[in-house]
Amino acid sequence: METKQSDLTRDKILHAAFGEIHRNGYQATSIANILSDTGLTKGALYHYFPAKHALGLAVIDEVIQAGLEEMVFHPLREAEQPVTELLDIMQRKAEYMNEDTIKLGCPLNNLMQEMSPLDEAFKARLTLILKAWQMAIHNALVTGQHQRQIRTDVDCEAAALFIVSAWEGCWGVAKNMQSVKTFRLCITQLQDYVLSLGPRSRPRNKRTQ
Amino acid sequence: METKQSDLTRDKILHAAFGEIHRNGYQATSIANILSDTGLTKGALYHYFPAKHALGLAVIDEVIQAGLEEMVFHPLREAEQPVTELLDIMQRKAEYMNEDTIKLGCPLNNLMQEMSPLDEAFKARLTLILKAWQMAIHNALVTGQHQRQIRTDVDCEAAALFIVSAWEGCWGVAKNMQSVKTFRLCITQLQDYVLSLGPRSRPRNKRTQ
DNA sequence: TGACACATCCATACCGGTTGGTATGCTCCT
DNA sequence: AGGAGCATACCAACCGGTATGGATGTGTCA
Repeated sequence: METKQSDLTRDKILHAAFGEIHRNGYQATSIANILSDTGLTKGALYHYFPAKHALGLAVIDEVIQAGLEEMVFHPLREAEQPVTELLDIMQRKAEYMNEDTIKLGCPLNNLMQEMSPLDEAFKARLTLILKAWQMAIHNALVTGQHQRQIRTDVDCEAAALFIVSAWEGCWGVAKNMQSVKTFRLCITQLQDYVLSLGPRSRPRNKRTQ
Repeated sequence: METKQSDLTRDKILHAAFGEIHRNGYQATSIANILSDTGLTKGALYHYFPAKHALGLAVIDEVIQAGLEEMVFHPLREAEQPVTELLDIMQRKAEYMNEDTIKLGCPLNNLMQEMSPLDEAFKARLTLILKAWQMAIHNALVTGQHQRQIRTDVDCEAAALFIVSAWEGCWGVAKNMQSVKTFRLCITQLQDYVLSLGPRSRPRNKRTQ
């Protein structure tokens, strides 16, 4: 099988690094903490990763991006009614959010805010994820237009950008307030915004065209 | 006058600290850099601030909060048509934003994302500012309701929360993209959202009543 | 099947540089 | 004379990174 011992060790380091970065940010994450979390030593870490920087990039690629792919990109791509799926994704996130997850915030957003101005390699990878996200929503909205869930005069590209931005903003503000209730209230407003892109801004009547 | 030499030195340290924190974040800001920026030495810094932590809190109180007070809270409070003023504030920010300011992001948001989960004193102060901001917009929207610029069925508290969140989100995403154009596009969407709270969702006709 | 060579995996010890913070003392101004 | 304002020197703790070596597996050939 592929789950050799060596891959297991690498994964342990990778996920411990993700946890530490999620809690403290990349710069404030110390190699020593990652190692004490895993019970490993420097020999192991520097066997799999040439430097802290490479470890950070691997966390982005193999943990953050992979997670988003599974929880957002893939469902959005496969859904028959992607706009409904988009609202559902928000709903699911709002429901399953708890005190701990809200406190640490969105891993992608955390890294963006910290590292984008400081490191080009980080910024490039994070921007790629962000654009993939925007594109996923963009496609969902365009499909929604064909399905008459979204008005044809809506600028889907701009709307997708705004949805991603507001999503991250909601999470960021709720993180600071450390309040799940705030997050849910904020996401509800975002869902209302998406609904306002529908054929009638009042969700009551079904169609105009 | 009040501008004694000692106050000048303190201010120099304070603003240098703000700049370094804005660029690198609080944790990654080194005392040594602040000092080399100002040409001062540790004796000066630790004469005015007992520790790095206290310096960070002073930056929040005396630079960040004061700046927001001047650029947002005060104009919103004094405006005769606060909803129009809110749109104008967004417009002004969008217009005056440049490559450098976009790259570093919103100082308030930066500190929130980094420090809220880590330090209670930071979090408390930042939350206070955030709530003041939300309240300022809340009041603006309620006044807007009286002036028939905002529909009476709008939940002004939730809308204010969402506006603040989306505002920070726009700045955050644009910061990552390092694109002024992205910021402006995003802010335009936010302005549209505010307009959608008006009596007619289509912004074309000026007034309904 | 057994023996040897060699790469993989990881622990230990160590290093120079940087960190925030302190103790001390000089220089002014009051 | 004495305190405010600030410079200098110094410190222990911690940082990311490296060099070394031992254990374990793995492929090769007799």
